[in-house]
Amino acid sequence: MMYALVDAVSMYASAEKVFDPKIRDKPVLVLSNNDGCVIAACPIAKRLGLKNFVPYFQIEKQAKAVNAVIRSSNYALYADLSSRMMDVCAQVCPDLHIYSIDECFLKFDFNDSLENWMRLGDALRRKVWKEVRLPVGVGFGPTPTLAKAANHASKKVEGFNGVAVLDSARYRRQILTKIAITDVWGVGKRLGVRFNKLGLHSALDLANQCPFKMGKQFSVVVENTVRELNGEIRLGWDDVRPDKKELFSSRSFGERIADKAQLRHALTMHAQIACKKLRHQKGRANSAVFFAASSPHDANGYYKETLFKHFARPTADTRLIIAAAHDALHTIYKPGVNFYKCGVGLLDLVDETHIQEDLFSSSMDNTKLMGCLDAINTKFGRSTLQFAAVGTDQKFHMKQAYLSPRYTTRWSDVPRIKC
DNA sequence: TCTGGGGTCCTAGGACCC
DNA sequence: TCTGGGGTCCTAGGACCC
Repeated sequence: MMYALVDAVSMYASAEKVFDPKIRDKPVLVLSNNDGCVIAACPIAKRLGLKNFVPYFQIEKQAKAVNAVIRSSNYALYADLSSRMMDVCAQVCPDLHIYSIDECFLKFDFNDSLENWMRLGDALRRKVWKEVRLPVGVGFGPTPTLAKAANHASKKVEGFNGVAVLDSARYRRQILTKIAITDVWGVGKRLGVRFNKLGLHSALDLANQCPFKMGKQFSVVVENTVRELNGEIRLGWDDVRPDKKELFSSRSFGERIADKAQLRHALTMHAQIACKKLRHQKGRANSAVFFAASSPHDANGYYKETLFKHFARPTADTRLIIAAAHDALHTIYKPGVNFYKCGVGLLDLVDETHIQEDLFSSSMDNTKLMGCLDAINTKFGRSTLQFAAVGTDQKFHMKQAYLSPRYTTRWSDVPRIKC
């Protein structure tokens, strides 16, 4: 049994380079929605000291000083390249779990030598580069957490060139010493500080702890991490990417909103998006939360209001969620507040096949209608059919000052070759 | 001049009930 | 005079990930 984790190197920044070879040897930064924070920095940019996850305006000068190329998020492009990358991985190993837009786990039901795993990883890297032009790293390990660690090592530990294998216990210990504890999957900044205080600094230090004690002192999550680092599988194949227990759609506005109707439009939009995600995982929600807030950075005080709503029966009907959102609006809207962000969360989700239907269900929750809505939007584009309540005069468009073309998903943006 | 992402899960602690 | 359990639900906030 062997797991592999394949992930794209600085996915968004690399994606920007695919159809724009002129910028391949330049530092590239990709900004979050509304051009707020840096969310991807290519390796060249990182070497120049440009950091991820900082507000762009704070490093704008620094970026300009090194002639960095700046791009707004182009999710249409990233999503399309991602699916091509996943297709290539699936050709190599059909037992695949997509973990995020730039990562997937592969599971192999056999054992092989270290050399053969290395060869396979190398072949996979070449294949993805050849067919999609995305650079990927590949890590192999007997548990998902070890595969993650191997993937990290493949890019960061001296002596590896994009592929690493953590199989035998002895070899595993050698590499885990070279991985910082905060680079272990599931260990962030805060836990890192607490571990450091206990004298734990490397991934190996963590692996050497008693799992039971760590579980008591920290959490089950930490306990599972320790066990996985020792080769004990705690994240079952179905748990690597289980169905979500909650689903959110939220976004900050390009410009502040004070108008009640605009807030209603935005909440309606998020209700639509969240419901679509919910139906995609074949789930139903028992409750929902609606919220709107001003910015914590605004001078005149932080305002946030949330409203929870329980449904009589679990639902995935956009109409019911929108109606609930409109009810909630009266509670969360406050005149005079400059709203910065709002959103909808669907909570307490259950699988649609595990629902006890009641006598009135057919009239209450029209699954067929929603299925039809999704089918049309999948076939003809995602905004083909919308609820009228999203409005026709939306004023909350995202800021996207540095957007690249949607090379692969829009006819007018298809790259042209000049002869 | 102004600008600060989006999503998910876990846990501690409060409120309430018997 | 002092003492006082156990369970459930809800929520805010912590923590992590990409």
